[in-house]
Amino acid sequence: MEETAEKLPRVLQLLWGVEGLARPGPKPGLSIAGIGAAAVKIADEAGLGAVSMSRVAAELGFTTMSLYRYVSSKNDLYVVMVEEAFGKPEPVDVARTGWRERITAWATAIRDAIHRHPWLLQVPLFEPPLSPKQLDWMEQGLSAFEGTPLTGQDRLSSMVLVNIYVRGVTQVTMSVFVNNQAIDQTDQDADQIYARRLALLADPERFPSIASTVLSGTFTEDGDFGNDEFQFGLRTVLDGIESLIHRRTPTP
Amino acid sequence: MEETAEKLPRVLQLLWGVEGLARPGPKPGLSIAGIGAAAVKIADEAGLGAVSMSRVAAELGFTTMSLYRYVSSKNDLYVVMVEEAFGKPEPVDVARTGWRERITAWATAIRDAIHRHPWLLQVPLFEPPLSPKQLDWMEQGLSAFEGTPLTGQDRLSSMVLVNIYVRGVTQVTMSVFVNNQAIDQTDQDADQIYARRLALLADPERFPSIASTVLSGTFTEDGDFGNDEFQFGLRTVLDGIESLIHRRTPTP
DNA sequence: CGCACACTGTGTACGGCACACGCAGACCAT
DNA sequence: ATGGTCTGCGTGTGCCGTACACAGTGTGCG
Repeated sequence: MEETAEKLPRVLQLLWGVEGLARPGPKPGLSIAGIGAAAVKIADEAGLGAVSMSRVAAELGFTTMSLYRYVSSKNDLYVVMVEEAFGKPEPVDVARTGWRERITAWATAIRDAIHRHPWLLQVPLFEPPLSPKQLDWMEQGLSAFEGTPLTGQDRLSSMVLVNIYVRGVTQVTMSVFVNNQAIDQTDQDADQIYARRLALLADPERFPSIASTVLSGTFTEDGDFGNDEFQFGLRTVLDGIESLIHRRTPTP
Repeated sequence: MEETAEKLPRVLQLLWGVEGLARPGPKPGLSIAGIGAAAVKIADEAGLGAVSMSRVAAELGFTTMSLYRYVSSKNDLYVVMVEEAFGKPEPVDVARTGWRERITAWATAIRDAIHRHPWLLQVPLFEPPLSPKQLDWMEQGLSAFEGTPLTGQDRLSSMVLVNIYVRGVTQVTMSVFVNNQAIDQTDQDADQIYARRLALLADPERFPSIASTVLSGTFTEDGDFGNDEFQFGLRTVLDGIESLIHRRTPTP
């Protein structure tokens, strides 16, 4: 384990709870969890753009530089925020026997987390996750394919595919929140504006397909657009994975 | 058309070439295309993080504030950069009769553009595209489904799905470039480091699926990982769309 | 018991950033 | 010529991330 502590960046050490043991020097006045919670609170209230080192520190009643004892850069702060915002995934319902139900539940849970914290989609991340709760999510995603004939590589790719899909479609559907200020126009308004502008610009000669799509009202009509669209596209993705499963199933 | 000019933001007006007509005042010393090209050059050489208003202006031999006559914010600059970096899509090869071949070519072209300009994935965008060349891409994506029984909504969703997939998988595959500095370690090294750390942290009791995946060597082995993985996942996505097409096909 | 030292939070400072604002001059339609 | 309008420029503001030196604090070891 000491090898772990040696090589991992400090934030990961703290996130994995290596901080428990007694050490010389003053007792820490802050904690990773506290910093993460404060940053998440700020992002929830005022957008990711409002999250600055000084703002987070002020929220906690400390000075800016204190944070650097726990988080060595802004990027590290982002890691902590993601860890805090996603939280631990709900334990799997073992009664869901089918892989489709399991992975659907997983995908929906991710979407819900993003809906709770829209700024998650704007967080710039530069490496795959290694933090504990993120690994819990990964574990749950992979385990959804248990019982299928998919290989390890297949499962990883499929999980990534579903994750990619959820993030992407949520981003498109939510027509991303502006980060620096609250907007007075709703998402629907934004869609309307977009549809109108697209109608203006989509010259039927140069853009026949776009024009016909616009004319068909695809962009303007929306009922419970978000959820319907999500389920619809997810079904398409899962159908693709299902065909992969069939391909992997040995024919008797 | 004057209604167009009235309501559209300035950048879009310029991008659509409304700037042609004669107007009072001095001749503009800059152009949208020139600004975009300069910004793209900087991003290619030094990463997206190196793109600042002052840096772009310096590249052009002008002062920082001159840019704001053409681009009203940093976000607008991003729009111009994307427009420049993607360029116009190659004209469709009408000989590709099948929708699968057409959308595959489209997806591959997008991936190639991203490979040419990796920073494209880091560009924060807050609204769907309305710039001319981006609409060309959209047109081509939609037209790939001509001849299928898919509805307008279906085609839009399918195109978005493929686009999402390409962006997502490319991001994962390229284990995103660090933006502020050149890295001495290659992508493979980064993968190796990740695999080793994951092996350290993936306690088989808490993370059985991850552990078994790691042990199966999924993370460490990679041949021509990028392309294989891309084609593989794309096939899965297209299989899903194909099942949708079957569903839409009326049974005689 | 006391001491060295690792570790804590803090203050100051720096360079860079996006952008507001006001200005002087260039060019057009009249 | 002349008025209005648009160009590019210079100055200035507030914020950002973070490097660095410093003083206080508590622990484990001698």
